[in-house]
Amino acid sequence: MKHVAALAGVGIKTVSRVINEEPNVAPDTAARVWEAIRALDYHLDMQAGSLRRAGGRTHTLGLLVSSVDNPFASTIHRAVEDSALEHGVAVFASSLDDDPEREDKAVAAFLRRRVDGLILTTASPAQNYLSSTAGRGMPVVFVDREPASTAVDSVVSDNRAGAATATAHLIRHGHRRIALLTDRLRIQTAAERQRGFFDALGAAGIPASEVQVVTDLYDADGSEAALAGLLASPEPPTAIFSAQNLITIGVLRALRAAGRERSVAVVGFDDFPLAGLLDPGVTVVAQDPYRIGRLASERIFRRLSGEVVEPERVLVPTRLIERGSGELGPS
Amino acid sequence: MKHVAALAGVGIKTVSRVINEEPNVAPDTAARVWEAIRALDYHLDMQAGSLRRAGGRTHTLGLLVSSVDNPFASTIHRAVEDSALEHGVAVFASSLDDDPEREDKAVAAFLRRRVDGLILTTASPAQNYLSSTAGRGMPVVFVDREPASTAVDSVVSDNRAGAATATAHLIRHGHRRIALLTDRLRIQTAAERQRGFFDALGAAGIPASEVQVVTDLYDADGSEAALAGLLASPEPPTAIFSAQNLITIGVLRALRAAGRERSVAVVGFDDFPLAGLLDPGVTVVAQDPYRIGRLASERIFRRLSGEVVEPERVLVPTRLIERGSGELGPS
DNA sequence: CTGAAAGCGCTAACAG
DNA sequence: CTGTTAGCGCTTTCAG
Repeated sequence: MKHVAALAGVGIKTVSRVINEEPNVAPDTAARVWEAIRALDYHLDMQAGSLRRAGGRTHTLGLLVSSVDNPFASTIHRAVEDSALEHGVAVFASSLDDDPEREDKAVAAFLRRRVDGLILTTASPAQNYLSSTAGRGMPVVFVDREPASTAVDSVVSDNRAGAATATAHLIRHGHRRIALLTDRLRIQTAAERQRGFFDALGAAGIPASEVQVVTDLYDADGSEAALAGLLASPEPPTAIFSAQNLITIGVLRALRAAGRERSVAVVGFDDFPLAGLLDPGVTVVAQDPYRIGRLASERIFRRLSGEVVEPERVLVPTRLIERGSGELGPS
Repeated sequence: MKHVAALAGVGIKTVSRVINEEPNVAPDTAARVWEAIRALDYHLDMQAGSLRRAGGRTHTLGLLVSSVDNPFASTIHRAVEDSALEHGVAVFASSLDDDPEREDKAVAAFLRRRVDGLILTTASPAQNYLSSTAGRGMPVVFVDREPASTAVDSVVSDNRAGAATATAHLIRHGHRRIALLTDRLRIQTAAERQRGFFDALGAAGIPASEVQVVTDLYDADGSEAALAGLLASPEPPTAIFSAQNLITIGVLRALRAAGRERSVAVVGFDDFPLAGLLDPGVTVVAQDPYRIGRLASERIFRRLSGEVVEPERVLVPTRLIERGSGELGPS
């Protein structure tokens, strides 16, 4: 910048004014400065700037998700990026693999880089870093999962209602012997979905003794093996509610292997690509990850703009998509 | 940091030494400093540090891909992140939507943030920013697509050989009336795949007049419509080589709609989730995006560590996965 | 409209 | 083993 000022024959502050498009610069002075900038191929150093800038803003956001290559997470990522771009903000992304230790480390790494805000899918039972961030006035919004603490912003799918919808749909098609296949219940979304499952059973007067629940599933292989076991039992379920993406895939594989894909009904939580191309098409309760990401970053930017708002829990509705597998009756 | 030094009763430089784990600090001094750090919930400001640090390293990397929510790109992203984590480096990601203007802007945004290196899927015919980055000594590695300029690092799939393998596979199963469905040929990967297609035809002595080529396809809808047209023609193809992900999906939809999924062979370029669950399973030439991301970031870090290496073009092999659709004979 | 001076939080270089 | 000084590139403040 010094060099640009020298070449343009102006003071360093004038260069600063020009490049930041501040007012009070004569048009021809500005032109001379732009020319020098181009001639020297100069690029502003925002890092140095944020050192002195009021509020120390770095125009940077941190996004923490289960994994950047998970479709649900990467759609959130895209939404956050789109929103950030409108504000001239760049996005750091980090994968947590549902590991609380990794979460702490990743948050610390972002704190050291002085991000302006944090959007995150927490994996921890407790968010110790909240004191550091809150103390610094850094806005934090939780997505997909809610933290233990209550006075924070969060944007999550309506897991409980969605699961109830899925289960009620199966009941409406005549099923009673329904199996729930789900993740580790310490994960908040899994617990909510289980609650929704039982909500719908209760509303229909189906006793818990008639259904089967398998928990602690987290990948397709485990889920496939679990369902294979159920199918081989004396009283196999006539319908499955699979409470997560990968679990649904395992379910489909197990049904296919047993030749039962047209005789056992399936509704999955969370949509996935090609669900409609399978035979039968897979009925799902779809989430809206783009909307979740959008709402989360809009909230961050609202806080950054100085607006004082009460912490809020935003529930994003889910949508049942009927494709065939959920409309099969009990055999 | 000043405050930490005061609280611990040491000089500011000692705090710097402790937090950066530099040698030559007495154990009990270090302990006192750590305690103060914890008490004040202090987090180092890396931005300020990089201002003075030798080489001005920010421990930050920029990743530019078509879109962060594209599965191929997000697998690369994950690989880069894993590699970066080992080096204590954070990753900025940005989506380009194959828009050259957006590419320029995104690179400029990363330059302003002084990233240590850039990994990118270029969409531009020319990379004007290369002079800025190279001049600054910033390492750049291209992935998936190669730039116009030659003296740069790149890591790409062996598109030509992969396409030839796919085509030869169809020929081996008795097909001659094969259709190529592909993207805009100005995209370098599409052009390479078309070359591979003709390589295999040439090797088998099949004249170009026997095959059909449809280009400028970029989404599933367009591809579905295009194939519907071909199937309705007097001499429909007996086999399809679909040169890209979304195009393959359109192909599958068109075949399904026409009830031809068991009579027309298909090989797709690029694997996708659930390809094995469809009926018939979809034979593909799979790429290895994780490996591409790994190799690219390892090259960045090798350059950052000061190693001087010749710019190199790394070709990552593809792999044919037979699942059924590619093994159907001509009817 | 323009510029000079101070200082953001840190690390390099050097002195003790 | 420890502390002092200077200065990274910028923005703020204030004086012309």
